[in-house]
Amino acid sequence: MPYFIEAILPLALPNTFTYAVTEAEYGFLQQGMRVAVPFGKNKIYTGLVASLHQTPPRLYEAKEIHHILDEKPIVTPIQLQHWKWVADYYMCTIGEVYKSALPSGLLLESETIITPKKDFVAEGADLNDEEYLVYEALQVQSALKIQEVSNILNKKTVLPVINRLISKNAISLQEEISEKYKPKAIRYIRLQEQFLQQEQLSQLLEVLSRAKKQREAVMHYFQLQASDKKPVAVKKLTDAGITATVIKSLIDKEIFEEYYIEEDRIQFEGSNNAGFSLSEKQQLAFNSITTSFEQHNVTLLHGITSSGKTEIYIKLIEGYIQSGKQVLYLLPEIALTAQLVIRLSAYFGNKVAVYHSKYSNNERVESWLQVLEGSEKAQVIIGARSALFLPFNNLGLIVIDEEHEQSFKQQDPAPRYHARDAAIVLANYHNAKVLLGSATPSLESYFNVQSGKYGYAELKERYGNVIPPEIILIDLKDKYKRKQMTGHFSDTMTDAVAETLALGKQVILFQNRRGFSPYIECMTCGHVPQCPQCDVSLTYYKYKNALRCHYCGYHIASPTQCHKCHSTDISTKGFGTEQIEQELKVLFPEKNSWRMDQDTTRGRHGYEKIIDSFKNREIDILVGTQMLAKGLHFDNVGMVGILNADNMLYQPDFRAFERAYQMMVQVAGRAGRKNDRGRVLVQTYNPLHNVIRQVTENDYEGMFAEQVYERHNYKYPPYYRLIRITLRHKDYEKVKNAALWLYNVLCSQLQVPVLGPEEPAISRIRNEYIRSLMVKIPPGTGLQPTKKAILKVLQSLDAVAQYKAVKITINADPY
DNA sequence: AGCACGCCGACT
DNA sequence: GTCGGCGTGCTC
Repeated sequence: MPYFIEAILPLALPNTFTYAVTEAEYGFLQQGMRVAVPFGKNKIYTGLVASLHQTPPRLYEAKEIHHILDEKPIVTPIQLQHWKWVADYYMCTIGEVYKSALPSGLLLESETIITPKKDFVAEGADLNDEEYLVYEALQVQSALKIQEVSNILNKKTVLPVINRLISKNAISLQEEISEKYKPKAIRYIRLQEQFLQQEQLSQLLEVLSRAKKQREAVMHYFQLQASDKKPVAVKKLTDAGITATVIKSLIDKEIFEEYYIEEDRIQFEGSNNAGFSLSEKQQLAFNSITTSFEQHNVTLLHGITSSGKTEIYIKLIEGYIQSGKQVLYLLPEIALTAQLVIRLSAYFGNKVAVYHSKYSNNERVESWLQVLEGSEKAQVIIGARSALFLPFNNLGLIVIDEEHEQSFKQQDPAPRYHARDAAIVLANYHNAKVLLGSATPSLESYFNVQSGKYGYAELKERYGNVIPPEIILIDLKDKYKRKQMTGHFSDTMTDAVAETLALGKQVILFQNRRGFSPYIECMTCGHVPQCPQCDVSLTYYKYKNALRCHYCGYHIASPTQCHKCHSTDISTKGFGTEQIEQELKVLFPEKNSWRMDQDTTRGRHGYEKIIDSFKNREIDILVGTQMLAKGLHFDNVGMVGILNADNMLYQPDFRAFERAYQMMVQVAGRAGRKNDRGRVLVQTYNPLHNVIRQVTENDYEGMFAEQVYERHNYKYPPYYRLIRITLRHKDYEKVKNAALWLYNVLCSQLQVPVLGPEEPAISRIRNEYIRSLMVKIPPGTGLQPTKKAILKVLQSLDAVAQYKAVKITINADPY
């Protein structure tokens, strides 16, 4: 009787793959274990066992698995079910979900290793120069990777050389798959057993009387052991000034012996319970959440900025972990985890674990395994969207903070999932509750509240008498007419900044565009430098004196004269954070201003450094992009300035107004503190615009009503569901035709509206032309059947020879 | 997706 | 004459 498994491979292929296993393996293997399997000509992948069966494939011979990587499953049945849902809903393969769900430390890929054959002699084998170089390198290193061979020969195509060496019997190839995860081990020492008795010990000290250093080391060891009553780590001795050589010779003399204990890489120290109690309003909100959970699985907490939502989350989480449940806390931005970990571990001690993509491989594997075991140390998980894929087995609650943030939706590699929506599905599988929190809920969530699908709780009062900020509108048209502008600052704005600083408070300025200016223009011929690979103008960076493309990274030195007409009269157009920072240096030369955007927050701690120095008041004025709007708390900010509200309002996106509202309210929320009313200054050409008015009046309901009305009229979410199909190819005509073909077929096959084919605002990126189509699914129309039909149409597109090279991406619920 | 295979233009 | 460009087909 043959035995088989179905394995999921981390690839964008629609099917699972069948592999043959032995009877013993069949008995041992379970769903959710990893297996190393050969795939294609000479590659080994980490497959995941999806099922076991005994039906031989009919059209091909199943390969045998290479070996088994786990002793017990590392992926739970619920996860597999959830992955399946993600793959179906977001229209990608389960392999893609698997690939992004598993930490890369658990997802190994093979590497081809070249080793020399022992009995080969170079003499008389007539190797050419390249072959000899490889042979020689192998005498020194005894194993090479393909990449290394390529470096040695200084060219890309090395396979012919390798093949010739194989045929000459000089080398052989192996596929190596190495476990990347290594538990961190701490080195300890202890006295060999025979010295544990008193007399031997005195003897020992006698023996060492002439080796002063070694004697000292042994004495010190005793001290440590007596005081700590714990195993003695080698590091403790070296810290005390005992050298590694001394320890080594003691080990060599068999006086000490060394041993290792695995240690957790991540440890949060925390005094358990820095007890606090909720304010009256917070308690009310807390109560309405718990009541709401009796009827609804999902509840939205609509709490204005600085109303103390986090305290409510903490109280809620406490209840769940007391009953032994796991809690997942999702944040929109990795950079926010640091602040939150401090707050939560002060309360829950080392029950808090973190998980996000900036964590090292090993750290992520560790958290994964802890969650899988249901370890005490990972009862509360804080993470960005990928933490959703951890192997929970007893999940009780998911908190999604800043629920409206668009970064919860994964944009680029598939699966293009929305963490909020996927979390709600996951919670259902676990019978867990979901709490969404935001000061400016997404229209989707608030809509679900109104229709009774979600529960609702609100917190409409700032914590501890913080008065909501005063919002002042500045009419730019008027200011320019009256010549009251200095650069991009109106006199009102400059005065307010000066006043705030004079009071010893800090200022935040918001400009949603990085760089110095979005483009430069020749004042003689009107030429605007463009990216040669993308259909965008190049952003000017004054500091680096460069022009840069935000889409492909292309950059050139900033021209001194126009490339077209050689005029030297070049002017910058528009403005970004860098320019504002420059202007500040002139306006407030003795104040310390700093800039926070993607360009200054590179690196693992770039962001935290800026935040910390702002908190420590080393920075007086912080200029930043939308990064500033994401749930940061500062307690000395006297005013917030929005330099140009208009560029947010006029984006070609049906969500532009909602976003502009959210962004402005969020940024405004950074102003003010206890007993001190903050000020928010908004510069705009449209002071009468509805969204601006809604921001000043803090009228979420008004914004919601107006936007929802528009969405209804123009057939957009939350009424209609959207699926965007994007086509890319370097041949302009080819994409254009393929998009038209696709449009026609979709229209004839689907009974729903299809928009397009549309040339997006940026119609070419990295030399690929882009077209997009939008399928709109009306309320009440089945999602699954429509998606199935779309996939079928795309398959038939793939069957058209001239179009199959066109790259296609599908984005369900684009955000 | 990756990767091998296969066919065609630009140079050591 | 090879190197490396890309189009094509396949992966249990």
